[in-house]
Amino acid sequence: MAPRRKSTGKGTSPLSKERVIAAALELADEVGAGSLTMRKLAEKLGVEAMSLYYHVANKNEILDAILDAIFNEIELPNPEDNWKPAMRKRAISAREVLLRHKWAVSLMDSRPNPGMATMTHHNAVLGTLRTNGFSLELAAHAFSAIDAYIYGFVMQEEALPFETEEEAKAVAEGMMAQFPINDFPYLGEMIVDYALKAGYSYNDEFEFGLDLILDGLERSIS
Amino acid sequence: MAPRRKSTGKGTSPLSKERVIAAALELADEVGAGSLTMRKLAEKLGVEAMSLYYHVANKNEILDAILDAIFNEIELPNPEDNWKPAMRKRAISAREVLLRHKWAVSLMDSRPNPGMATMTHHNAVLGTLRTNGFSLELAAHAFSAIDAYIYGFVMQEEALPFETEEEAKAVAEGMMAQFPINDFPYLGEMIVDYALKAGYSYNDEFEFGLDLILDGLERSIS
DNA sequence: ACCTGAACACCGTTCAAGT
DNA sequence: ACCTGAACACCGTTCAAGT
Repeated sequence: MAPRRKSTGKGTSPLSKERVIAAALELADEVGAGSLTMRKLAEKLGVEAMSLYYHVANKNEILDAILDAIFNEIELPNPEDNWKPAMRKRAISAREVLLRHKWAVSLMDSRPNPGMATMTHHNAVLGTLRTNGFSLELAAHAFSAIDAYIYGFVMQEEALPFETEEEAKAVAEGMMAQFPINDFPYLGEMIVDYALKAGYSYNDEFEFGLDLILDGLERSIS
Repeated sequence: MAPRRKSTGKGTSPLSKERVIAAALELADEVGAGSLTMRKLAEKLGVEAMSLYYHVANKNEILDAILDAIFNEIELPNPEDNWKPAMRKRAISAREVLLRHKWAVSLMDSRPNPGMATMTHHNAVLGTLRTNGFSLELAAHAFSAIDAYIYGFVMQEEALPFETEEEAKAVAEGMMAQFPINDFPYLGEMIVDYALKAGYSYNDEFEFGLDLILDGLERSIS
């Protein structure tokens, strides 16, 4: 008889689209996008899987929504910022966000439905370039080049199957054991003499390529 | 009594790992990696799904193999080539290959098990850089930057939900209808005044960013 | 040696039914 | 208005069994 009906276990009472999406984002962080299932998501919310369909159309809507939500975490530039440091800061922030949500990159290349946050992000980036004197054409080139680099870099970074130095060593040895090392001398020296050495840093690697692009753009506009 | 036992419908007689992989690659091209299932693959081979497990350990082995196979299609540079045109040619070839096999990029960020073809490719690219005077460190930077750019660019290109100009127009209108256009003025002008205009070319866009990186690298070594 | 039927533990989704 | 049970058409994989 009271409005607060049978509390469904854990969460605050009735479900809503917002709560479904928020839980989906958490679940993706925990288990990855590939293992995000409607049944697991429902369980996390103390509900049966079919209940979700009352609040969202289908799983695709959920995936679109959590991908869009990621863009809210990226530090946006202001149009009046100096473009170069602004682009640099935003690129670094974007990489951090993508590394924090390892499932995001893989969703990106399959979901062509940008949401509010995605469009706000793109608009802010383009705005900063335009108010800094970039032509429409050059702004397109810049946006395309920088973002391709960010997503591609994180993709490669995540595909590497190790995070610590010991893991790296083990993997490299496994790889080298599988094939005669002499067949791949250049790859071998790169792994043994460079990547495995102390001091190798993904951050430095990322910023080197980023600055290559930003410096190139700077030359293009002057 | 004859060695040629009951022909299994279509294919040449007994199955083999090679035939399974080849069929998987064809199937992926037809239906995408997401829809590549053991059952469909078996059907294509005129066999039951369980038979596949006699020849491969599991589906992951198949995915690793077809991804590796892609690298055989990329035009490799020779170590004695001049690095800049060689890197340019190879990057353009890699993009073509990835566009030909649209499922490849999505596999890349989830399969950290390089095969023979992948390692041969990496070795050739690194070799060309090293014999052209790149230090180990700079070769790593160059390889990382160029390949991040290639994969990221293709990823973005594939995520765009249109191939023809009419499709582009329809999608853009749908996007703009969903949200008040005035909220995203810079994004709006980019789509309406630039991307939708005749003459916009992904090829040009790709090569602009690629040359930005290659020119930057050239300056780095001198 | 090579293939398969039956089975298991999963999926996303629909729909009629419950409160 | 909101949730669910039962069901459908799928998955990948195992294992004992067939030839």
